[in-house]
Amino acid sequence: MNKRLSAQPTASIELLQSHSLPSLVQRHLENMILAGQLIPGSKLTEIPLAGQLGVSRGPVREAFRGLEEKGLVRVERNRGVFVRTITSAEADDIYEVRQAIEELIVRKLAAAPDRVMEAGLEEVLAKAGKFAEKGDFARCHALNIEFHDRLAALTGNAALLDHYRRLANELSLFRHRAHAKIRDASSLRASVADHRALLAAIAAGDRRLAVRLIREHLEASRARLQRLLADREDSPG
Amino acid sequence: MNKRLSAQPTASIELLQSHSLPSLVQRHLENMILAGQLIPGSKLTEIPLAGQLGVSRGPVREAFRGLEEKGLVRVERNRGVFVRTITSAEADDIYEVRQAIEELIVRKLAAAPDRVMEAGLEEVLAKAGKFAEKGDFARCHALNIEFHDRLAALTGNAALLDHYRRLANELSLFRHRAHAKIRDASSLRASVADHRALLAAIAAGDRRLAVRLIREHLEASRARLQRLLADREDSPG
DNA sequence: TGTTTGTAGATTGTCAACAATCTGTAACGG
DNA sequence: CCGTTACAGATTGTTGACAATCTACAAACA
Repeated sequence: MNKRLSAQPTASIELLQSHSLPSLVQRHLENMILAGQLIPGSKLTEIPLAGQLGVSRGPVREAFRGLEEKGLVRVERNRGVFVRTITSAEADDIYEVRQAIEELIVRKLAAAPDRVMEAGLEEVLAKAGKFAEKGDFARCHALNIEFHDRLAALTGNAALLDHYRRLANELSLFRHRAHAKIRDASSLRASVADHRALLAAIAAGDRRLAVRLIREHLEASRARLQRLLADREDSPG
Repeated sequence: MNKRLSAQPTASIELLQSHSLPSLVQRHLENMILAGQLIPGSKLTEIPLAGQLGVSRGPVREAFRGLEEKGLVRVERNRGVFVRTITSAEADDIYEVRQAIEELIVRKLAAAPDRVMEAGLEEVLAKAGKFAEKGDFARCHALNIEFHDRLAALTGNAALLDHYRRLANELSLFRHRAHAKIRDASSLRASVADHRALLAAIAAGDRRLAVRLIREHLEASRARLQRLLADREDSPG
């Protein structure tokens, strides 16, 4: 009963009434994985995990099942579950699908720019730009991810948002490998600039341009990441 | 210990060594749902289900978690799990995403038609055509679905296949509502014809045409399904 | 010395029992 | 007569215990 899921004991009661224990555990692990606090390939053992979270093994196992279906962990029978590792080839595959999805997102938004303008995305980009100037890698990166997520959400298509998020999560899993040591601030500024141009194109309702921009943005992002990773593997010091 | 997962007791042992009980239960339920034997909206109660399958409630609960993440069931805390019902609006959303995915599939295949030619897809279409003539709705429909699935698999992109299957499954969930009573044989023949034309375009490496064909095919399929469902709701006799 | 076998500990897979919650029904009061 | 409350049965949520499996280390043998 030492470390529980929530810091405030009173709030956790309310949470327990709406969300089941397994879903809380799942969200917790998901956050840990996506934040890079659980590195790909590392093993998740039930008993210590259950102890840490103050629950029994049942909910933990159920959370594992959900995470497996989300592609965040890999379950090996009688051996355990491991944070999923994504190879460069897999990342390329995922990027390819994501490109198709994001093109759809951008096409939809450019067709109805009104909502996008009211969503306060300029603010997100402005903050991201500030953090980039300050060299605050983590916060800027988080805002860049939020920008894409907000775009997906603005389409109003739940299935689209769902699939986008899964792809984005898997890629963030891959990204941790590259970012573990190297944090390229210039690439972040490039991303913010790309986002600005993209948002302008959407706001102008220029579908053609917006699609071209998102395509180039993702391709550049993909290439940058792959190169970064290749460099790391060459000199793993 | 009456009804177990497999008919052959010897084979089930081997299966149990590679696949865990939860994954077997999950696959079983998934098949039941996709086959339409479990109607959307119907409740899945743990105890009878566990009894039927000869397992305890634990594995069943774990299977539920996986199915929920796959979008096949909906879990309501302290109330139970239900086969997911998909509204017309949701189906439209899913179709929109699927269209983007299938366009990517077709684009990739048209860029490398060699593999597609060797996959024996003509055979699938030929069989589907025969069943359509005979009025064997179920078998023809299954082959039409297999055709799309094989196309997705032929891209060699696992992520792409994954996302395609999820979309296809959710739509098949929706389709059951429409097909429950009405089985339009003519639409099946139309689908087979569409598939033939699409395959020819891919084999010829005509990317433009292939993309146009798949787009029209899906749009026609979507409109047909929605109309069918609207008719049913008007005259629910 | 290198390989194999055996064993102890740890970990996962499964189960059955207990606690909490919900649903439907019947009694009660306005 | 209608709405509210109390209760019983059923169902879900959670847990701890037992069985099966794996892993790592050590002893025996070639």
